[in-house]
Amino acid sequence: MKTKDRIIETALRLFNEEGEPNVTTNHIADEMDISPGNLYYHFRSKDDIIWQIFLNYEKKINQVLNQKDVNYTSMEDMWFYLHMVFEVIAEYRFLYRNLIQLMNRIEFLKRHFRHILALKSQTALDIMTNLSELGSLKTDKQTIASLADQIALTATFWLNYSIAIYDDDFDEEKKLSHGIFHVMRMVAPFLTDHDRDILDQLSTQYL
Amino acid sequence: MKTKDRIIETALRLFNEEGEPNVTTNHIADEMDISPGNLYYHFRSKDDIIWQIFLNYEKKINQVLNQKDVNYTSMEDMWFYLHMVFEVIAEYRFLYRNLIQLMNRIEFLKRHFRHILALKSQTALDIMTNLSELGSLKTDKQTIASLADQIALTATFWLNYSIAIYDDDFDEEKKLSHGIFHVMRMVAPFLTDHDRDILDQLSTQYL
DNA sequence: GTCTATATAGGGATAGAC
DNA sequence: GTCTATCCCTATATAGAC
Repeated sequence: MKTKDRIIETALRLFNEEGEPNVTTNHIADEMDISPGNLYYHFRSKDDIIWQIFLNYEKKINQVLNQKDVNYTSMEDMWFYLHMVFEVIAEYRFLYRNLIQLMNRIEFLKRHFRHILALKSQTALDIMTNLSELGSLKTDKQTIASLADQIALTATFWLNYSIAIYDDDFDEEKKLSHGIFHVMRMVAPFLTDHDRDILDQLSTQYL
Repeated sequence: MKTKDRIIETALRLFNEEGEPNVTTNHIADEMDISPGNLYYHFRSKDDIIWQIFLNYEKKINQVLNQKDVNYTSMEDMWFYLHMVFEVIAEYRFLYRNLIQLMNRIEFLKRHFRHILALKSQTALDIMTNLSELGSLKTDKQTIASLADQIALTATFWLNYSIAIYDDDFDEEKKLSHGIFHVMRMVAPFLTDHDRDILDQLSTQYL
């Protein structure tokens, strides 16, 4: 494994564990047993490292959001889809933890992240609309739009909310499942009895 | 006005405008045309300033959340109540913008903030339950609990979400109204026709 | 209470040898 | 590619005069 990739990997891990503002370039180098000078041979700045990590994140999340071949018609599909989204978010959670600050500091990141958020919102809307047309979702267009917004907001800040309200040693996996469960409960009231039953089953299975 | 209070006031304004991590004690002193030494005569550290500001915030938000004398029975009451909550949040928005980092850095703040979040959640639940008993809200207990959770999350992160997705010059007042509107739309599907009409009227009035 | 001057520390980043 | 050494800068915080 190349040093450059190891830096990316180590930085991501430390950022997630300690929070990006608390991790210096020296920490990263220390953790890898290389010199700070070596680190700066591979990256021109700390923000450059963050930017490279972001590009990896962007690639992964776009893969998930652009799976146009899959039609989300069942509750299982929905659950699986949400799981994929939340998983990518969790893998790059340091971005979400200091979102506003990072966006202010790195102009490119701001633009790209906004684009991703818009895409998330749109994808949620597409899925909801699809479910509505299939008869699984019983409600008007305005409520569907509102739900899609709400889902995007929740996906974006669920981890922060979890950290804010729960004890710190709260299990990461459980936080994810809770987030998905939370989103599902937002949608549940508008489902047909049949689909809601399936959802309840899935819930007991995962919680 | 005493210097100590002026420091509190100036620091709050700068924190909100520039973000707490971007505001140094020197900036605050500069802005007030006093010396850094003077500032440190009044406060033992930067975190001490933040802590004092937080105490002011805590006082205000508790006043709003503990208004036990008022019964929220009408849509107008609800709207007004949300407006008060969102207004206090906006006034101390720097706390919300770097919530996780501040909680990690200042142990007391973590404990107190968690308490406030729990109180917010509980208050939302109380109001929803009240509306349900009065017949304004037509849904089951689980959905009500879910709604209350959702409202607490939205109130906490709405401003961050707005900043993340909209242009930076987006009007602060509008952001607030949008947040309230957003929360109301979450509740709307479960209201009686009569109350939903009132809500729609309020919406057109404020947006 | 307020100032000037300064201590202290740490982080980002570079130069130059190997 | 990697290291050592170091520079530069900025931030928090203190000492001591006024």
